[in-house]
Amino acid sequence: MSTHALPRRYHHGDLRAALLEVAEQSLRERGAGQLSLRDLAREIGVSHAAPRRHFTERQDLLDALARAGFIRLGERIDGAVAAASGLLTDQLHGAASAFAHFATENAALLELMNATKHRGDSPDAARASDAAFAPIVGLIRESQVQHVLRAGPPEEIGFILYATINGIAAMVNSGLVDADRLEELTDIAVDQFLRGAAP
Amino acid sequence: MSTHALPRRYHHGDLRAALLEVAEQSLRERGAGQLSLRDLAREIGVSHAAPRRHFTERQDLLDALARAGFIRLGERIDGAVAAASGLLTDQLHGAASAFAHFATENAALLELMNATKHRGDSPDAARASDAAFAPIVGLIRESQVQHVLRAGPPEEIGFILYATINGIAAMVNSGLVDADRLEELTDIAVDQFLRGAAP
DNA sequence: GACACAATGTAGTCAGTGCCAACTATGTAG
DNA sequence: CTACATAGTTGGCACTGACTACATTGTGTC
Repeated sequence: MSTHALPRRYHHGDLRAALLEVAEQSLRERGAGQLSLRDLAREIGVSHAAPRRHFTERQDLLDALARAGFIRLGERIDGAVAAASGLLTDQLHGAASAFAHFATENAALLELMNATKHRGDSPDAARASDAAFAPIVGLIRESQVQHVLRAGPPEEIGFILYATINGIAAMVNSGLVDADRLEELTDIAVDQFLRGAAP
Repeated sequence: MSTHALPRRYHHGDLRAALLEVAEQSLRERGAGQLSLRDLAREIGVSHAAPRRHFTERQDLLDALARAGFIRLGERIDGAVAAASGLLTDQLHGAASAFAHFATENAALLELMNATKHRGDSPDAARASDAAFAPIVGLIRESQVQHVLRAGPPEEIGFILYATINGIAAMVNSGLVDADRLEELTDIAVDQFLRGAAP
């Protein structure tokens, strides 16, 4: 019942979740390259081979982190949209800003999310990213209905907005742009997007 | 004189360049994560510690690769601009297309270029990326003179275009978008950019 | 309830890696 | 010619991911 009352039990209880949690912290602190399965195991207090039961390869853990990242990102965007005013332009600005901040606050995670060439053909894994795309595509669609944006495949238009914010965040993360210009650049990009994709 | 005539010399001649060359190939074939200094040394035929004379840490090699990547990218963009018609819009389309193709043909390299949080404070290293930015910013500036684009800091406007193409390429590389849609998306993005940043 | 069996964790091993230190061979400046 | 800087070599250490064989625990079935 209690998660860490007894100092040792043979079965951890939920090692998989514990691994993901500790891995996320390690990812944030030292990057994906420095993340070591043995290190995670030590930190949790299990043997060095225990993680293998849940993630056959190191990359499996990284993939799981990336998938979780997409889901968290989607929630964050949803939240920002919900918190914005009824104006679609406000909602788009809010969504973009939320994405940008998530991406810079979780730089190593974003790198992972961008790197994950979906290995394996599992259909869900390939489309974990949909969790993050969906709210944006939804906004685009709504904007088209209200004639704020031009007609056309909403996924396509959404890709471009997503790519733009993703790119700005990547440039901030790599140090090519000062971090304190993130908000400004994001806003300009969204404004330009709205003008460029206007009906 | 000849680069590999004699089977063995104590001094390789230009081990640094040889390392970069072989590393680039390894990067392309197996990604940065799988790149091993000892492996490169073996392939070249020197001892496992020889690379250390030229790259103190593994990351130094990766940084050098990224820097070289920015320079090659800049040349490629320059070439595309030169090959385009006199129309600025053609040149911008050409530059974007060249960037997009470079980025997808050199996926692992792009990842490196985006990841390189410029460690160290060497001023040149921080601005190797300028080699790639300069031609784009130049185009923006010229477009402003000819009233194809709105006034404003050209670097800022250039950032957004760069980020957009970078983002599209990243999404193609990660498999979120089909590779055969690269050209199409790039063109749409540039057209939207031109409309969005019009005077 | 007992008992098979799957799930989960442990211990030990192996090849491979990055980094380091001590030593050696080669180029070069005086 | 000789001192010294440069470039490469050998050996070693701590660490890692992956693998195998084994031990413990939970669970479903008769």
